Amino acid sequence: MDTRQLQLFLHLSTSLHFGQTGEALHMSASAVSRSIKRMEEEVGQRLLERDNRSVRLTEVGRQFQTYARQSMGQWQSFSESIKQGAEGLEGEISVFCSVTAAYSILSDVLEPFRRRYPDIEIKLRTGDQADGIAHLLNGEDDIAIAARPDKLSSRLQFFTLTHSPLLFIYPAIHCSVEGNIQSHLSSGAELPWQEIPFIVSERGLARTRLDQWFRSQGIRPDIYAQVSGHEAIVSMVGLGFGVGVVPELVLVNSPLKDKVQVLDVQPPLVPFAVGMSASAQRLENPLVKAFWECAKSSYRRDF
Amino acid sequence: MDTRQLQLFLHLSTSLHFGQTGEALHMSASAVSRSIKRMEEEVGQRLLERDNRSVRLTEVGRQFQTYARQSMGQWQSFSESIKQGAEGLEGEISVFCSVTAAYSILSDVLEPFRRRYPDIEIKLRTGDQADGIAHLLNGEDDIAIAARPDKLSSRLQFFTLTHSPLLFIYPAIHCSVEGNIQSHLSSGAELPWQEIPFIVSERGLARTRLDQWFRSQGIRPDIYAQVSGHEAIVSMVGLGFGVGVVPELVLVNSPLKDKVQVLDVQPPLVPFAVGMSASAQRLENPLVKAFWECAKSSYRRDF
DNA sequence: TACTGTGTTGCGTTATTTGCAACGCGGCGA
DNA sequence: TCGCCGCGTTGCAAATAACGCAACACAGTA
Repeated sequence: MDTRQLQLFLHLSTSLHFGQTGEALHMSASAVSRSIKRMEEEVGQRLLERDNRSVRLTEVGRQFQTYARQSMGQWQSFSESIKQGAEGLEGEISVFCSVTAAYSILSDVLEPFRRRYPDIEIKLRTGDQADGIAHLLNGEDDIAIAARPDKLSSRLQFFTLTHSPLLFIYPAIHCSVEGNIQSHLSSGAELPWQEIPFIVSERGLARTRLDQWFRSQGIRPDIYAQVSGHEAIVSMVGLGFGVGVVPELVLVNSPLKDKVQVLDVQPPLVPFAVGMSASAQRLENPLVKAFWECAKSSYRRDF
Repeated sequence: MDTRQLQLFLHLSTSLHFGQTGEALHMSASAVSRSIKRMEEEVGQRLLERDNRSVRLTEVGRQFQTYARQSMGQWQSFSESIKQGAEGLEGEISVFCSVTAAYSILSDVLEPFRRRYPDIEIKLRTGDQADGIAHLLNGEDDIAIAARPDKLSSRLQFFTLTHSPLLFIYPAIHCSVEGNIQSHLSSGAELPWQEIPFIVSERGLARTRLDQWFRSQGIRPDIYAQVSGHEAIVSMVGLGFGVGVVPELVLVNSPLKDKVQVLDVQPPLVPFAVGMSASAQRLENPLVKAFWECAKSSYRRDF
């Protein structure tokens, strides 16, 4: 019976929805299901009465909820109490990430971190995801949220937080690009890759992967524009300028996601492993280390 | 931070000895070491100051000890509280095991079980370990602590609790058997197996294994006596009657362990997998199921 | 009747945990 | 002073446990 499981139960006991709880805790509904099952085995009684249409707490479940709240409360107050002990860490650390990461990933990490180390200031710098690793090596930032490079510098540590497939996207609005693609799709014909204008990353892993893909498919692409930052790609594609490639993470967090659609392309590009990275040297700094560990424990990676 | 880890920490914070704590919780010292390390990572501070000669709590460790006691207390009182809820299980289950198992294994299982289900009576029946499986199939007992047979009846469930090597033992006192063996050992000569009187199990897995071993080595043993119950073998060997084979578990729990010594024999016999077994049918009984689950969670198997 | 939404389950994969053995280090007796 | 012993830690291989995916079962809905 560990804190993570209690947290999961507490969330589920409120949401009463396996899928939602799973999403909130970055795991699949099946994992939630099994987790509850394990807890029920350990308790020896059913905590939630459930069928396909509804989930509700049993009486024991309600008691368990009380226990779980107490237990989590004690854990938190213990965490609080040792905070100001010995080393009441304070200072500043610098975190670099893309705008998308700041919205989707970092927010989950930051909340527990702030609760735990309220005196550590975080300097959050956003920019093109492709620059994250370089910033670490330059020493400009302490920690970066970035995609794991194919070969990682030995001076860097990396911890995967999630995976995100690289998706081809094309405009959803009516325009020449969209018309061209749709007509080929509906007739089942091969897409005329050479005629399609591409919006691609200026540099970075997405660009490398895409170039490799073009080569392996024997395609010489018509590069319409090179931009920095995946978010910009979604914008341009949404406006009908061409076809682009972005990580799914960027797409689902984009306000423009309804303006574009995903193109099913075979073979798919190899997915991004998105995580945090820091130089081994900087990790010796207790502040950086604290952030690192906190993120590790609060953000459960998926697979 | 789960209950098992807290329990481990609480034990260690009292014993201040990794090896002892490991033994008490059925794990190796290295596992204890890593477990503490993980907790320290999660807490973010050192809990125990330790070097090769001493282990002592840090200040944070003391606070953590308080937290751990509280937390475990809450868990226990929650367990108490739901006990009398819904199904205050009561009734009787019948457990069969050898005397050795009753001392060494069952005692660890029984204590938490009694705390949790005080109204379930346990009828404990001891006898030759070799009979355990048969008792289950006869329906004489609900659960048996026994060695896992080479082929397990499909009607039975088995859960391994620990492993125990099968050891050759010979008398430690001066006697003809001991003299014979020592003289060969000191001269480095092969042992004269045919001349050595053997005390063997009347039946059961130990007997089967030993017979196979004799065959594979091309030895026709001089069987001095066939006895039932491994404990009796230790007695007879200790008195100087001959050489016997017993699981290590029996040896270390025997009050006569100083009267015998282990003979290094190659190749060794394949170890016993000691665990609990029950018929699938009986496991549907909530009482039996409760015992089964309780034992599973309270007794951490080693490897 | 087909379809959608929801929790569960079989299966293969991945991550985590463990034991063993080797190591480093400090005390103790010869 | 040297070798030995006890104790905690670490590298490595192996086993366990947890996970995601996809398929499924079931009930409400269009």
